[in-house]
Amino acid sequence: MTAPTKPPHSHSAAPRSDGPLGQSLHGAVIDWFEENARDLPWRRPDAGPWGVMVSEFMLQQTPVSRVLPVYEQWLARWPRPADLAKDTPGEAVRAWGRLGYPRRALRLHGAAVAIAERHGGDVPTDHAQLLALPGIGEYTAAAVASFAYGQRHAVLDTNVRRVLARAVTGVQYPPNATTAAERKLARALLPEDEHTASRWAAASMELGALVCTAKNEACHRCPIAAQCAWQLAGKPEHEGPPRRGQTYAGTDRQVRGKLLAVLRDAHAPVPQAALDRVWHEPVQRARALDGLVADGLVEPLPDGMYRLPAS
DNA sequence: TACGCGTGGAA
DNA sequence: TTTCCAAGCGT
Repeated sequence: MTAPTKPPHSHSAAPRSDGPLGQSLHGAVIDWFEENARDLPWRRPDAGPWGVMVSEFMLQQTPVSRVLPVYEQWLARWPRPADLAKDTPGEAVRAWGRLGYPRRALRLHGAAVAIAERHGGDVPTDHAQLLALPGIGEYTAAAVASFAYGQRHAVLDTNVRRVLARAVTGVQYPPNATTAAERKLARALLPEDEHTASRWAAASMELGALVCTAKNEACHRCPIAAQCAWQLAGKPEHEGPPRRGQTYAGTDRQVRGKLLAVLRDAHAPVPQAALDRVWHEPVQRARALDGLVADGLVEPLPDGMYRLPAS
């Protein structure tokens, strides 16, 4: 990546009516962001709302470094929602490659169809309309509204949750699932001014991604270390039950991944025997394939062959 | 609310 | 090698 983006406006002129705690954080974090923000393609002015939306789908649980090349290919191939809507869901799944969670590709295709049919081909600006699209939940609706349209929303992703847990609550990690208390805190900290609020959303997220990381946090580079409740408390370690880990080897997910990889790489329908080769245990193999069909990721043909969905 | 859902890189 | 983690969503 090249030089960081420099937004044209400064936060300092914006009026604020939020509390003193927020005021002491916003300026420092936004200033830090203006100096240290990564130059990511979906942050460039020419990315547009569709580019922002595509990036948000891809970034759901997938690191930036792996999203970058697929994002570029995707936008080059389908520069507008209507372009994707005209193609098959199977092509979306194929182009998704190995980003993981391929149901996201299906949902992004479904969202493009809905945008073409219901919104005149333009990504909706309204939070509720965004939320109604497949694959868009609370976080993504707020992120698109904020990043693409500059609106004022609490954008509460895993990075922001961790920053608030440490800086405000004084604990090492947020709860496993987002709580009402976290939402309330995020709303309370949201700058009153719309432009400042959208900058704060991006800046606090970037701070969590680059400095206030889950492991090996870089407090010496943190613009709010002096005010951080966790730092001031001596950085106590997480107490309580271990945070939920993800097992993978031997699960249906692994089998599904192997099955779908065969179909992604094949550009013609595949016989059952080719799928049988990916996993030795027939019961689990059948269950995984049934699940893929049920999810709409695989289409069984009348002749016993399988392919990615053509419709 | 808790769980299922992919993948690969880093420690 | 194993474990943990990465801009969540839908049920």
